[in-house]
Amino acid sequence: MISKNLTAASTKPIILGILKQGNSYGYLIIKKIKELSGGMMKYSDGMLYPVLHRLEKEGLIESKWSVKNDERPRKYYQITEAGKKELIAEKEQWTHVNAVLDALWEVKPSS
Amino acid sequence: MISKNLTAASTKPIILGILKQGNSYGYLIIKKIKELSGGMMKYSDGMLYPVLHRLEKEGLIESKWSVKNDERPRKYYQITEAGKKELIAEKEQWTHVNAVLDALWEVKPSS
DNA sequence: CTATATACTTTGATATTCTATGTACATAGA
DNA sequence: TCTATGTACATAGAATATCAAAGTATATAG
Repeated sequence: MISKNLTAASTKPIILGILKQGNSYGYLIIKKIKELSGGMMKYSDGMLYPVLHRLEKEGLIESKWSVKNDERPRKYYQITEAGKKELIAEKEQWTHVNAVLDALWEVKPSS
Repeated sequence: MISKNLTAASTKPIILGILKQGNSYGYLIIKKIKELSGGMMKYSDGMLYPVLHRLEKEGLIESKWSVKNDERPRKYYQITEAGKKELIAEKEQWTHVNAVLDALWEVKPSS
C-alpha cells in the first residue's frame, strides 16, 4: 500500500488527470484510481468526496448534477482551465522532486 | 516552491538518501536539501529537527553527539539497516506512483 | 559590540485527515 | 419477501500532524 504522505501528494494530480481524460463522478473516480494503481491506492468515499469539494472550491474542477430517468443521480465533475494549468504545474513539481530523489536512490556511501 | 504535500512525501526518502551518502547533522542536512533541490525545497530548522527525532524514534537513523575541542558540538546522524530497507521500500512506492502519474500527465481527452 | 551564521530544541495554536456514521436507491438471490 | 451487496453522495468531529515562533548558546566577521 502507498504511504499516507505519498497518497496525499498524488491525490490532486491523479484526480485532475482522470478528469482530463473525460468527465466523471466520485464513485467512478474511486474505482478508476484503484484500477490505475493496481490496487495499491484505495480511497474510501469519505476520503475522496471532501477532496472533490475542495478542488471545486479552488476552481480546478466544476460539478453538474446529472439526473436522467433511467439512471441514478450523479454529480459529474469536469476539469476547468485553471485545473489544466494546475496539472501542468504539478507535473513540473513532480519532475523536480523526482530529479532530487533520482540523485539519492542509488548513491554509494562516500566513506 | 514545492507544495506542502509533495515536500512532506519526499522528506523521509531525501533525509535517508542523504544519510546513506554519509553521516551528517541537522544544520548541514538543511543546507544539503536546499542545494540538491536548487532552492526549490527549504526546510526551516523548526521543521527538520522534529522529523529527525521521529525517524530516530522509528529506528531508521541513529544519533551520536560529536564533541571536539576545535568545533561546536553537533549531533551526527547515521542511517541504520532498517533505514536502508525503508529507503528501498520508499523507492518502490515512488516508482509505482510515478507509473500512475505518467499514465495521466499526457493523456488526451477521450471525448 | 553588533550582526549574522551556526546548531539544536520544544511548545502549542492551527490545520488536516479520515473514520465513522448517515441517507437513499438498485438489484441479485435466497 | 427479505437480505445482502453495490452504487452514490455527504459530513461531523475525534485524532493527528504541522510548523511558525520563541528559546538557548557559540562562533565569527566587520
